[in-house]
Amino acid sequence: MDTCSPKQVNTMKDLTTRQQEILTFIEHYEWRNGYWPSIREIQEKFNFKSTNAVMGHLRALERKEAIERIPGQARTFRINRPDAPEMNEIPEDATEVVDIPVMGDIAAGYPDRVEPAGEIGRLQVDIANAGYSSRRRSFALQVRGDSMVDAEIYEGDMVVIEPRDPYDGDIVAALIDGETTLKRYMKKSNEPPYLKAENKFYPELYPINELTVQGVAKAVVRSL
Amino acid sequence: MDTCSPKQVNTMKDLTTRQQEILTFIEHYEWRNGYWPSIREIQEKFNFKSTNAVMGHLRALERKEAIERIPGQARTFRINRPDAPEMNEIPEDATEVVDIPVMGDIAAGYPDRVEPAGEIGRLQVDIANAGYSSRRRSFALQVRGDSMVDAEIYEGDMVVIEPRDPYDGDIVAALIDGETTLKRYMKKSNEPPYLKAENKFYPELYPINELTVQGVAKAVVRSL
DNA sequence: CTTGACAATGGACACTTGTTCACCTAAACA
DNA sequence: TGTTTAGGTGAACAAGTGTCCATTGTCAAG
Repeated sequence: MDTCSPKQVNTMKDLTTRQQEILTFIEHYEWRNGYWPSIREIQEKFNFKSTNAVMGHLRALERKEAIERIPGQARTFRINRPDAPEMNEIPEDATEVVDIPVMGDIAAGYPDRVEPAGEIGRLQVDIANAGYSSRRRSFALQVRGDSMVDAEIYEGDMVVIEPRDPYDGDIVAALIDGETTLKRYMKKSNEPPYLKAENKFYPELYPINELTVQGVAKAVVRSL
Repeated sequence: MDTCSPKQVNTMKDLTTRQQEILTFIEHYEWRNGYWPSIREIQEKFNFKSTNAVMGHLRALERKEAIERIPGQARTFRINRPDAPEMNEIPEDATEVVDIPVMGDIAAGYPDRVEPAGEIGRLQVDIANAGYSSRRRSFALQVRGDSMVDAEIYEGDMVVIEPRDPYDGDIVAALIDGETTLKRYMKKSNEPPYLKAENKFYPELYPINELTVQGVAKAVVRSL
């Protein structure tokens, strides 16, 4: 049929819209459920009357090297991302990992009964290695502004927030004037608390009229 | 039997060593393969002569709330990590999350055929939000030294490393003198590559005798 | 000694699931 | 006009897989 080319060039050939839909569904299904869908679940999702409709698409996706499968085995997909090399070996003992939602520009409230729209992703951080300890309800915020550069927190960083009462010196996400900001929380005994920016060009200490601390920053995640 | 306590306290009751073994195998299997094992694969791993040996352990793990399962469905496990808050809502356009081992002070090689002892934890990073793209085989390193402070990477930070060839300007984990260091990779056309520390007090550019780049830094994670 | 939790064997059953064969439609193409 | 490709239907089969039953043995607690 086709002459034997020395090596496959296109790692991911163009997909049709239908194939892309299927692929996306598979990925999201795995994301939501933690395991892969079965052929018939895909069929049901797309209202196919025959499992073979799915089979055809899966074969196409395989041919185009978008996915890999183990023949005959249930729910065993592998998504071929452009730079995903095949796995080799095994980690041994794992520590615990927490799973937290990544919020966008939230201005009010915890991600308690937050609308799904508020969440723009998820972040999972190793507890031991990120010094992360809270059990629940934590979330992450993307940093805007440069008011914390002296604490080595920069614009675009993601900060893991643990909802709890702050202690003196904690970096907190606080609600001021309807907006969430990241500042250091200062509270000396017998004095009212205030917030402090970690930037020498923001020398002013914020006096507080109405201070709502949303939580304490526990870790920073930055893309490179 | 037992009086109705108002609410379950222990989210994860103590596991027997055998149960822990099974649980660990399931987790590692998923990490290696991207999907969950079947009952019979677990059976085979532990040389059980009967699938029911596995069933007993799975029931125990479920009773102790270490795992969840969808009855009757193949390869659908859910691991209940202690601090994982119960998933409330499903993110819609969820981005993908990668699960990577956290290596300690590795001095040689990828986590390719690495000894299990090399791993000191796990780190899971959202791809889109951490700019992380490779699905597996990546790992994380804890930063020692201050040679990258001008790139805002500090001692104790964890750096996510993606094994691949570097481009000019990438921050890389490189193997020099049997030790892994974090430096910026510089490669002008028609010139040999060299490494550069991002610290003005380390002004020297490292000339390279034998340079092995282990991978490219994709993200930074720091505890607070 | 008895009880109960833990661990494992052996065999059987039924649903899930991947797979295949035959056949159809519509659009693109030469 | 015939051919190819993407997309889909319908039915059936076999293997993969979860589940259940009856039984055995060990060991610590009561």
